[in-house]
Amino acid sequence: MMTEISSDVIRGYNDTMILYILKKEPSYGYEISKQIKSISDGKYRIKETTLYSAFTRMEKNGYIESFTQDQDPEGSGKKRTYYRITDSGRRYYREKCDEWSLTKDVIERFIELEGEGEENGND
Amino acid sequence: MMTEISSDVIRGYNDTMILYILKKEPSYGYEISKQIKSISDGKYRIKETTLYSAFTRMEKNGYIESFTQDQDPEGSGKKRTYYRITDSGRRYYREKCDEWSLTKDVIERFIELEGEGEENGND
DNA sequence: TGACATACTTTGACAGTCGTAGTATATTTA
DNA sequence: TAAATATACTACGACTGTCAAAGTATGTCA
Repeated sequence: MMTEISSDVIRGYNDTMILYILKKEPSYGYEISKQIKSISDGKYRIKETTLYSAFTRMEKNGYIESFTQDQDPEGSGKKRTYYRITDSGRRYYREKCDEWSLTKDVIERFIELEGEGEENGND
Repeated sequence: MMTEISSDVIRGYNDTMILYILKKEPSYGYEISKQIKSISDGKYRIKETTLYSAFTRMEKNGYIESFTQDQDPEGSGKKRTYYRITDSGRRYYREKCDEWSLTKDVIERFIELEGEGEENGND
């Protein structure tokens, strides 16, 4: 049985991933989902519905702003809705990063990995 | 504004924390909640309802077993329901630890902390 | 007597994820 | 030319774990 990404942990951090990408430049749904896939080496693929509902939520919260733009001359696909990160979104991203450190730190006190300490044959 | 533990990340890992404690010896609700608090240096306090609903869920899933035991001669408090981890629970715990490594690894590709790499002024 | 710690249960709300399905255009393949 | 595939998104509804609020009950301590 393959170990898979925990959607319970990811929950709430999807926003962070999206903001991480938007920090560099404005982008749109399909492109972002491909970037998440490639950055994670295919280990995580955000679901479409999750992605678009994150957009709605984050726009409502003022972390991102949408705008439409004529697509590239190459004109691949339909019209797109682009999103750009706001100052508030950047702040939120930084907070989530801090929160991550803290949370990770706590969770790891309850995690034991093979070949970590515990040298004296337990069990 | 104090950064706090993300209950979105914790979500699902409450079970793992509980199992981590039960791996050592059987225990009961109140005691477990105090241990979680102390192991995390007070940084995380599991909510009562979260704790007891985790018991119900994990017992249903066969990760833990309950039993009642006469309390210590000191007899502090009411009757208690003790829980012990099962083999299946130990396996589940190990899987969650593996899952954690993987998930952490992926999330951290989207996290930037102050004073981490990024020496060549990007942006 | 009253506060506080211990020990747990019930109920119901909430938020983020996700399966399913549908719409629509453009490009590639048979 | 038809079908498959990639692009780009929306709508709906179910599910799950968390958690606030409130209640029950016992023991300890001032």
